[in-house]
Amino acid sequence: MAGKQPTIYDVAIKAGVSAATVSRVLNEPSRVQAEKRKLVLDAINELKFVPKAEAVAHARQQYKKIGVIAPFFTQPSFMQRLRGISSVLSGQHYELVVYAIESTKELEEYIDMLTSAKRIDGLVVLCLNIREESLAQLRKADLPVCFVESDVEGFDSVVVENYKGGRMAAEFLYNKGFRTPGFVGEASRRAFAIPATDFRLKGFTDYFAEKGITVRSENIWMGEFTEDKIDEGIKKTLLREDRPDCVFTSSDLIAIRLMRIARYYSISVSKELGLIGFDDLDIAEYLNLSTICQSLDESGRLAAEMVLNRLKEPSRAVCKVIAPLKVMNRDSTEI
Amino acid sequence: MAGKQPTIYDVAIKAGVSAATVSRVLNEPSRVQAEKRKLVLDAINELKFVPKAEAVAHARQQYKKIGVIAPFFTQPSFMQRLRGISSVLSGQHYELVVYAIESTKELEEYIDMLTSAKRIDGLVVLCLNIREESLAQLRKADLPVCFVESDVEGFDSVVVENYKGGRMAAEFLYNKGFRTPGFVGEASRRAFAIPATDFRLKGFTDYFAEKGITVRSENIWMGEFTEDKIDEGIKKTLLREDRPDCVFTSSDLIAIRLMRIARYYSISVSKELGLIGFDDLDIAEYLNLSTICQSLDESGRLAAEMVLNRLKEPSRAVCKVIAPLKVMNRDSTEI
DNA sequence: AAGTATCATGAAAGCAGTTTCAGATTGTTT
DNA sequence: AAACAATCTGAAACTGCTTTCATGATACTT
Repeated sequence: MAGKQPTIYDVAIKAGVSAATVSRVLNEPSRVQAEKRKLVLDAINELKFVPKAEAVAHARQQYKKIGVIAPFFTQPSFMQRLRGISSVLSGQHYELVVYAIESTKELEEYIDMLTSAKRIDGLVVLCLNIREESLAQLRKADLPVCFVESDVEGFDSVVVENYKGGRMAAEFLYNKGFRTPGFVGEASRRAFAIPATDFRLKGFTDYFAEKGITVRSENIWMGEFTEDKIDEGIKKTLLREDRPDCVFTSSDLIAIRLMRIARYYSISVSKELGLIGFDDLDIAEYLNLSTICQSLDESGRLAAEMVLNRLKEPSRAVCKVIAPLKVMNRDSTEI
Repeated sequence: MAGKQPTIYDVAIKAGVSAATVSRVLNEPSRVQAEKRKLVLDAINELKFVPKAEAVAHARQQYKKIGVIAPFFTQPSFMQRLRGISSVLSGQHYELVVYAIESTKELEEYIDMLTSAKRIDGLVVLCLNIREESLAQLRKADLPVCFVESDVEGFDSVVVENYKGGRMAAEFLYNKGFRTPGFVGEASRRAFAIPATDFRLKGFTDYFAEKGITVRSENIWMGEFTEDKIDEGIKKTLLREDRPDCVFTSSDLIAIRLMRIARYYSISVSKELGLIGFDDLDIAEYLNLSTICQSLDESGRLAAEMVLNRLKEPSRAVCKVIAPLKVMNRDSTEI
């Protein structure tokens, strides 16, 4: 007996009742007579018995775990969303399991595993583009899933209106008086990631087009998201006689790099060059960077809540929540 | 049969063998005759059978899960460590379960849960101060644990030499010619978190003391980590006639806030004020902030590896790894 | 050819709980 | 007092896979 952890049977024997009764005391105390209940409780205390979570999960077929599957998180924006998710789950005593994926192959392996080898109660998919084949697996699996950033037919989702975000940035710059817009963004380098950048750019150019302004192609740069490439793109955009008078970047991270390069070349952001980013990372505020806030924490929170809700009520209507977008007006766009 | 997922028994029946044989085909194929093996494999394919992970875990008493317990991650530095941990685990097909804790009570509840209700194979503890009582539970639980930032007797750990880091910052500033040092740091607001700041400050003042320089108390500010309080501290330090000629901050995040405030008051960081942070967050490079790099990714990776190693070889000697510290020399300290 | 070692395999016993079902007890109604 | 309902409780089945053990069938010695 020494060393071994006590089981529900040990408790049952000690209390002189059946295992079923012990289980009831643990889960539905009211269904057990007060005297027996006390007997059981005493035995539990004496043996220091604690039910093994895995066994409970196995028997109940319920795991109290929510998975989050996301591109390998180099980007702070994922982390900020994760934080939102975590805050909801820990309140509800759910575990948060993180699957960081780095390739399409990995993505599909994970989906395969998660749908067949039942491990989790629900899933949040962050910013991933999933092929129809894998989607079919998810549909069949009757696993509550919530997509963030992608809007997939038949699934709950938290939608980020990237197109609209692009328009908002354009409108904001236009109203501030800027008339020669530029854009720097990361090309969605991976097939499995959502091409948010493209949508943002489209919204941006469309708005200006409506105002009769063409975003000239030499003022648009999209490239791989590596430090070198991005810096190159930024320089190509800034270091010209006829450079734009304002720039919209597809993420705050790029905007920050731009700020740094601009400073190096003594181009004053705000005085000589308007700058607006996208995300509203924590640091954007520190840096006084205007940006489109996409409520990262909030969107994570929403996604987690939607998964939990569907768990409680599986047949509820599919539900799309639109993450609020907001222009954060800071110094980087003050002329 | 429709809808229901196939079990190992369905496969066994279809292949005309016992469940044990199916299990062997899955785990030790060589122990099953080629013909039967083929039969089983065919049945598996036809039924699209995949073993349920939870059931396997239950039977094997092995979960392929590593837990990470950390203070609620508002700080990017936790995220960066998490990334390191994740990269190791996903390579080894371990799941990463995140427990974000927000109070001492929660911390102790989690430890209670993790040690009694077996759920994970190993645990990484990030930057947490655990009371002796809970430590005793961990010791008894024969659960591989690795501490990061705290160095606990009898456990593996990745040690961050906060004192030395403080000295390094001091030495670096001294060698650059700064002679009136200041310090801004966050007071370790929570009992359950490691008072890293205090150690860094101690190292910092000690070094200068050895050089005959006293870090004057009005140039040292430590306070709660809220935007307001930190900003107040920064302003108290900077906006004086006799302000320091350089500042060491206990984290990059504070350094970034300081940069912003300095800019607002037209104090040129680097020309008029040397600045060095601590952490080397991704953004430190973007911002050209000198800092003490504590290899966040790397320390996460190390911790994960240590847990995995101990899992393989439980009786190996307790092992302390010192996370490398490195001065990152960037513009913020160039005069 | 007898004796022994090796191998493949299935039955059954784990893992540690929950849940169903039916019987026993108690309480309430007529 | 009989009939019926409600409440407790335990036995047994269930979750789905692994692993031990015993057995029968080969292969290898001597």
